[in-house]
Amino acid sequence: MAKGILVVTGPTATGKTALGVRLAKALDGEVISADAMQLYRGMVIGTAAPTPEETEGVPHHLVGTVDPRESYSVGRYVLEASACADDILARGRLPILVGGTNLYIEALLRGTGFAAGDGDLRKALEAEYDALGGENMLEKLRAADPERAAKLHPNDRKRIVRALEIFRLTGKTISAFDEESRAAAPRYAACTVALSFRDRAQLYDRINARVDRMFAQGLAEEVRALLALGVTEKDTAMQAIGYKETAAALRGECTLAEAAEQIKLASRRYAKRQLSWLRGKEDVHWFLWEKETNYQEASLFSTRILEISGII
RNA sequence: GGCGCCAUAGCCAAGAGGUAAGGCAGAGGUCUGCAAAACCUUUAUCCCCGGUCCGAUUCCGGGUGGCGCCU
Repeated sequence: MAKGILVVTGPTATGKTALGVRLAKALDGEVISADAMQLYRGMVIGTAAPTPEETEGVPHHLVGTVDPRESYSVGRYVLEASACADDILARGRLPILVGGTNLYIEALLRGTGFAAGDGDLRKALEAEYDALGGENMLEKLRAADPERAAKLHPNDRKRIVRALEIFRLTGKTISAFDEESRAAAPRYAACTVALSFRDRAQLYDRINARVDRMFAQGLAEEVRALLALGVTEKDTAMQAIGYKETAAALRGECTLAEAAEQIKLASRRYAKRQLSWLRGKEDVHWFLWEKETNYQEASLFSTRILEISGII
């Protein structure tokens, strides 16, 4: 009986999905997706979401469960994913968290509670930021939460606004919330395996090839269908790499070939950011693909460290 | 063969007689309710040779390479 969670993360296009399925079968587990975009319904080609064939019968949670016109949040993810994890654990199986959205993974594992947001207040603060400028807003934040203000750059509109929003809404600073949740014991015991390639060029080749495959599989049609549904540029779902660029091409702003190049570029940069998030975290166990390695080895490696961690 | 123009980082590109903007790509990083997002940091001694000058990458001459035009 499992006493914790196995996490499979790493940059895009490193085989997380396939390894997740393999591990679930080997370890009597179920997969919980940790992907901020696979969550949306109707976005399977561009997010490389697991298809029914790919899941090979392994239950996958939180894939395609959200309307793409809706906007999601980390807070909601923590709620939904922890409900899934608790249920899987209660049934005596192993929850396997698979995905590259590391913010979601960390928040879930830590059990971070998020102060509820307020759309109107946020809009007002954003307007204020645009009118007054970053320096002035940061100054305002400094008055309320000097600690947080010291860490933010004046151009970081998103975070300055959120910090101010939390303070006005709750009367408590984001630093205080931060401290509380960091002090608390993690919600789940977890063992993290991160997949990547020993050679960066190899990772980039995989990404580029995958983008070409997505177009061959009908990415343009998928995007067209979303637009027909009424999904707009403003929706979070349309911020997904592959979708925003394709939508621009469909609008005639560029050719599909140019969109494909943009998507490759954006994906490579995304992978780089994922790498930099993970790099340096001590509790991450890296499995680096090389020419000779295969899924069986990755699977054995993961199982091994899972045993060592005492989770199974 | 003649004339003209150009030669600056991986690419595009600005520029001054005193030691070279910017953009893109690349690399590194931050991350507590949009995170496949947002934000930050970072990269040259200016084609070669000679000359003028206190000092040239910037001026002059030659070479080489590219582009255009002419016979």
